[in-house]
Amino acid sequence: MGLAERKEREKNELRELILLKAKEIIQRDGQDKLSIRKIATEIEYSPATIYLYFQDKDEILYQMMDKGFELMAAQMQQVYHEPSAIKRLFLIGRSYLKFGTENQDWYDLMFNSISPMNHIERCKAEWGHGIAIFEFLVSTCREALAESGKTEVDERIMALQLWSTVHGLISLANTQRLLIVDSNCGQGHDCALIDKTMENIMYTLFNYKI
Amino acid sequence: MGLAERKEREKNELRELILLKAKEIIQRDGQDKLSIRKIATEIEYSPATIYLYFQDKDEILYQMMDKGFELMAAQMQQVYHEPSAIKRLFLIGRSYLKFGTENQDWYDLMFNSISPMNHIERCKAEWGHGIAIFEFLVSTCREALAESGKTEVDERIMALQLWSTVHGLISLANTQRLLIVDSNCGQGHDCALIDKTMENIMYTLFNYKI
DNA sequence: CAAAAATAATGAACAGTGTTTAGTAAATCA
DNA sequence: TGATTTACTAAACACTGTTCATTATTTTTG
Repeated sequence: MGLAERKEREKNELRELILLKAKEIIQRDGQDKLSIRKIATEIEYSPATIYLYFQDKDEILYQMMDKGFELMAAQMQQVYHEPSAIKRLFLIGRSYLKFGTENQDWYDLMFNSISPMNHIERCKAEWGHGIAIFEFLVSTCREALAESGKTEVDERIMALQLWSTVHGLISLANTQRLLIVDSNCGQGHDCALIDKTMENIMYTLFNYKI
Repeated sequence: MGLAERKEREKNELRELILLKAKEIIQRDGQDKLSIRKIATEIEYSPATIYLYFQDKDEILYQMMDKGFELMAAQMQQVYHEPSAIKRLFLIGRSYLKFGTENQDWYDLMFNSISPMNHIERCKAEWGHGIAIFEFLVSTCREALAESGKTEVDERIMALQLWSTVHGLISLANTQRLLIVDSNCGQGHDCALIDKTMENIMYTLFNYKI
């Protein structure tokens, strides 16, 4: 019978509608303005209804984190083709920085907030997309270290060092802390200081000049 | 007349009492549990009274940020004596990491939250302690670069790169993101992964082996 | 000393937040 | 049609930051 299926479909549709509206609110008003009640009002349901589709706000934030990874993946696909691993690392870094500073709300959800992580821990789920990206970074590092002849460095540690540096840069930039280094490094227009630092990373770690 | 002075002193005392209680709550319950109403209840005043001494919560958080810098300064003083600039950089980094992971609430206030920064912007004040620490890092970098013969690297960019890396490490560790690299890297007991990465930073940037 | 002015503190409200529960309306099943 | 399941919601709970009219206290002045 197709009835149960239709019911199932309708249930999924409302679930999707909630997530879609959540995404819209984040993009329009920012992550901190996202509230259960706001979603409810805008989709013209009561706040309590949302709790029939999600166990709490953390679960919605977790789903939003996933949407963020989708957005990032779409923006980063173009850099994977570069044949040189060192150049590829540079392009990945630059692309990551661009995404992180231009999509602060999504970046926060993906790499700073604890709320979505609460849901992961509660459901014994994994941080799937995050793990995949890191493992990709590790294998690119292995290649890049081979390219530059640095065989004594652990690629996992190297990958973490690189990740930390670009993540740290994004974090400091997004929280206005870079203003003390360079007062021109505000939001909006891209910051020369960040580009310079990215170049310096590649030079100090792989002797690679842009 | 000593009367106005006594009044002034009493006013400062209540102001200090509020800040002291705020500090106590952060240390006891964490930064996110700090609320105006909680402070008010615990010092046995009404919430409205607090607004006679601070314009809003952001100002209190700004003052708490300052307390955090005091705590950090006390913990870091011992490393300044090291004669070798490169070793000093290593000790600073390790000490910074230790403070950041062991005092997550204070670290968040100092280097992650935007709320205290709102107060700075509103009052056209400066992020005094932060600037001082960064400038100290810059001059130590200048020395360290001279020590290792790397004259072609800009010390300000180098300082920012170092800061970003350790800040990024702390940030990723404190938000559970390091668990994907090493599942043993939870809170509490210190994490070998972080130590290894700190060693790798010193090796890749200054050829310094611990 | 008593009245007036200044200071200090507050109760109550406003506008929000996440979340739970008891109860209602509608759709499906027997 | 009546019973049962499903879908939904109103209202409440316990919070949050913040404002403002009002009260109580203290100080100054006539």
